[in-house]
Amino acid sequence: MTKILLIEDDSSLGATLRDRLQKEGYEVVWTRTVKASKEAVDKSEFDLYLFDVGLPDGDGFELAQALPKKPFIFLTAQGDAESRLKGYDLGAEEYIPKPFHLREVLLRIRHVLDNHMPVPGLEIGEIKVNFDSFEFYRDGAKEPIAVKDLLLLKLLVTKSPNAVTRDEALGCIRGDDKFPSNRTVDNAILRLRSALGDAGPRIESVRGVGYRWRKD
Amino acid sequence: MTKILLIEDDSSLGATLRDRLQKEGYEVVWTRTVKASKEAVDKSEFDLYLFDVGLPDGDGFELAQALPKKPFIFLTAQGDAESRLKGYDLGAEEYIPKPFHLREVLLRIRHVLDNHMPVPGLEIGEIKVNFDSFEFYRDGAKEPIAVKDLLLLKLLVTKSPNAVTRDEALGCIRGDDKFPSNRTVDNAILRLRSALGDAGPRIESVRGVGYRWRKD
DNA sequence: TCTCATCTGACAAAGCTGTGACAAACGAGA
DNA sequence: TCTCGTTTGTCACAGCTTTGTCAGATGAGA
Repeated sequence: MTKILLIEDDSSLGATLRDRLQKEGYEVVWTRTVKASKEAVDKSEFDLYLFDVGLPDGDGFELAQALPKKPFIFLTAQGDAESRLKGYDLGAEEYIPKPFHLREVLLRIRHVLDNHMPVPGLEIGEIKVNFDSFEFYRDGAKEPIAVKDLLLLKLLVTKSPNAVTRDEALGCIRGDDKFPSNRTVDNAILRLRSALGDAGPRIESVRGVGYRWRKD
Repeated sequence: MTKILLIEDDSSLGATLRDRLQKEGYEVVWTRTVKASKEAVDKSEFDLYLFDVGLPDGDGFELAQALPKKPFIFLTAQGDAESRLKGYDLGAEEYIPKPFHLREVLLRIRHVLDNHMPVPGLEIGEIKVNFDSFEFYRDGAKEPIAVKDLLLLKLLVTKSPNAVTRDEALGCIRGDDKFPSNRTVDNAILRLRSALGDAGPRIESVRGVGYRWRKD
């Protein structure tokens, strides 16, 4: 489930946002201080941060840099051009000045998530892949797989529907410094296809270019 | 080149934006009215619209719905929550309230383009081509095609309405170092025409010169 | 030394491209 | 309009390049 860290010190606004977000199906953790937010990110990983800039024990701009890199949205009373620019400079995806409609926030969140959702893992028929834990399951049974092969699979899936060139694939598997033979990539693809079983043909070769993951 | 349609009736602001955008390497067409904007999109295709909401002969919200669907950014003095929401509802990618820094606009433009450009494909009537995934669709059905043939199609379309000489075509398909027979180009054209089906005749031969893509 | 992952080379299979032959279309001159 | 030389359309197929597959070599750690 998509997990949002909501950082807002105003009780009324915070509660409203939290409730609404939960109603939309997001998992929400609500913190009110810089300190609490840092603790929260230690405990679990989030997909998106929703920030108030002005916090009792520090400001959101600094906090944004301290947290693990995830897309974040600023939510703030300081709607002037300088603040917005500062927010975007820090990498904010959106900067929503108060007052705002809840609906606007939801739209923006969906927009950001659409563009930034990390690859949460694959689930194709009897195959399950977790790119974070590097585990590969078929019919519920864990199968051994090389980490590098998994990285290649991840690259293919994230780039999909675009093709991944052989060079990219090679760079993903090896460091960019080595130049092993062409068979190296083929072998990785071969192992992946075989590991994927029925879903193997989803890795399509693009002659003269590389490979492409076909979604269904 | 990335093409931006700038719609802004304020002369001073419009000129500033246009100059700055051009300096950044974008191709800019600047219009001041709803009418002129509609004419502009008839003449050529844009990658992004940059809108003032308040225009002398209509409002940007309506115009946004009338233009061919492309990502667009609203640029407006009406920075209140209702207007923003309306803008986003219409599908605006960004809503930048005045006053703003030029740099902020540039950042947002780049942001939007980064997220929306990854399909630098062609869409010509019933034909769809994606040059990142190297896929070719006719009437929604995927058809196999050689990458080199795709490159030639791209060349033809981008050069249109100008003709592409046989030599250019050859250089596009092969490396410039080889000099195969004339039939090579013919074959590529043949395959393309056949792949294009009904749209095949859009590749016109220009006797003694080469070929030309005819837009409709 | 053993183990494991990775790389390499050999060969097979698949797919693309160039070639030549011939037909059709075109354009210039007669 | 007709003729003829040239250019382009079309086709089949041979040859070549790329990719699939595999087995054995290599090399770094345990």
